[in-house]
Amino acid sequence: MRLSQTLVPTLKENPGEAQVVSHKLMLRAGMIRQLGAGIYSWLPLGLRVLRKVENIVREEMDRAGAQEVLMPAVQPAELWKESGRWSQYGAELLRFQDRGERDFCFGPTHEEVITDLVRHELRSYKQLPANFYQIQTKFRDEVRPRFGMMRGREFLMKDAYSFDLDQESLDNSYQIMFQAYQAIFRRCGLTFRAVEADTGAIGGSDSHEFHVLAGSGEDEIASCDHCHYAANLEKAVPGPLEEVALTSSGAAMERVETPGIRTIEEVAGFLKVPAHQTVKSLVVETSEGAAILLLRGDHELNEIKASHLLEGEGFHLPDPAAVQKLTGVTVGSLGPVGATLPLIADYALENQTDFVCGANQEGWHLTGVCWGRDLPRPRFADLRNVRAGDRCPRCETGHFSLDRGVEVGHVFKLGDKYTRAMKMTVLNKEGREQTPLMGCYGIGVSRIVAAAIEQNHDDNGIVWPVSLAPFHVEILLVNPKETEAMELAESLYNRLGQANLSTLLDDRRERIGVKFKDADLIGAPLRVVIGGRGIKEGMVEVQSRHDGASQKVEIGAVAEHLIERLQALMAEAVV
RNA sequence: CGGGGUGUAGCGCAGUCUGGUAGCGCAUCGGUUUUGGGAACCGAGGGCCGGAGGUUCGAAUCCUCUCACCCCGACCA
Repeated sequence: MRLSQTLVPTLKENPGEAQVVSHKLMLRAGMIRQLGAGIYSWLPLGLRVLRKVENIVREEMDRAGAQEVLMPAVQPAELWKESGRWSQYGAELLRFQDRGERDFCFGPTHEEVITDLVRHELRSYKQLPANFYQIQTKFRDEVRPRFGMMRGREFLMKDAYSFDLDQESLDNSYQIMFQAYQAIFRRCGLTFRAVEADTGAIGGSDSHEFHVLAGSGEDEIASCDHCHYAANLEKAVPGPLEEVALTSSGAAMERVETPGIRTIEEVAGFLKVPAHQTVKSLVVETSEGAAILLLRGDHELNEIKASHLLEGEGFHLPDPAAVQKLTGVTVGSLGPVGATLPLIADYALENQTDFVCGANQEGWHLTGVCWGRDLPRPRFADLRNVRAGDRCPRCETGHFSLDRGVEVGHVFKLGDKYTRAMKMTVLNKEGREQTPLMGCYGIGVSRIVAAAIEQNHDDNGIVWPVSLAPFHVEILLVNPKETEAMELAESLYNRLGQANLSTLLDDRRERIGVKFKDADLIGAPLRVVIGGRGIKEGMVEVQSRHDGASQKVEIGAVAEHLIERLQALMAEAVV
């Protein structure tokens, strides 16, 4: 491709609206342009990368035995009413009507459509297992789109749906997808981690998320430094505490005056006890009522875990005024002793003794509190977020480290949620109708482009992994007016094309400095500089975007040299 | 949805407090000289100052309403 004939509007300055590296660089390299909040156009350069990702995904899905289809983006409301999600799915579902005032939505996901398709077309167990996928534009009316392609409203997604006769077969389909996903992200040159995830409202037994590690990621993931256990913070379970259980001093519970003391830090500081010897009491509420959750002072509540424990919908932490109304005490002095609401305590408090907590009276706390003596032992449960350094629950040897990640893939076992709701059955060996089990598997194709940049850039621009690079090689013509150099560039360009290397020829009438800067932004792995001094010596210069190293190569040998270098880079990437 | 911020040339911004016919840098177009890391000089074009209404002799500037975008939070198959 010739840069002089291609729209690659690079920017010198960072656009004001961009916060994260990938967004800035995608705009600056002329890959995308924003149309509205969370809505973008892909320009030629960006589209080439998007297609690269798409093709890797397609190849691996095909290899894994999935069949590609393409379903409608616009879906009738009837299907969503049938599954029950028309009312469940909130404002994130973009709804509209056609001229006949019939309700439709722009598909944020396609469980209903695929289930509808398959219930008409699959009749026999002999047709299972089956797995269908598509690469489709989705729309989710996110409450807050942000970070460019990382969290857009319109985005490109690969979604796949498997259908199996029984659990064992579903487990197998899931496993196949899990492995295909690993192959996909590996081929994209990404550093990623597969983590156990919360299944969310959709339910089901198993779920894994695939995260690309990056500081700008929106999710926090905990991974064991010893075994393979890794989980989204939402779900990560702490192993047994390593701190020695406190042995009771035998001292009696005591009421102490703590004027104006509210937070755990203030309590610990005022009473000169470590934060882990305090207990914090948090009031939570659902449609079924309120409860008090107890956590060690230095631990943090995991709201997702807590919401799973409580009956009812609409889990939330009431504001301080509401808490006072529910308990009669101000937030800072709340405590479990004599509390009227049901108590649930975190496992970390099971062996706790002599702790400090609120006295349920403004300005007073209790010290030396012990379970069984000063108040009945409450129900214990896992309520907290794990922390870096906590012991792993699986191997009980390793410890957690926490990383931020960008979720680029998610695999679920759905079970019969949709097949049952939408009455999909096939005849089994006995000739009876049986409801198949579903799995669903998503990959954020456009998000991968952003995630790859988050992981592969430097101060000057993008440093593409070979497999995703829009071009393998960029040829920089120092001066297009030099006919000898121009001819040389042309013949090299053609030669590389024949060898199936994609090449960008910067034949613009720009100064070489401009070309260097743009080449850095665009980030092709290899770069050839033709013209100026070298050409008189019969040499051109080959540079690596990755480490900036450059070397002179004889003109006659450049093509072979580049081809070899590229092959080496690709081989390296496969490892 | 709550809180905060910003809308002025293609991009990045100043001007708004204190009302008086709109400016800087980059980019664009023409010319000259340059030519290995975002060139220099000369000249030119480009704005209903997000939109509507109001106050005023006069509004980018003050008031009211509205729209869009960005950030924090809540939310998130």
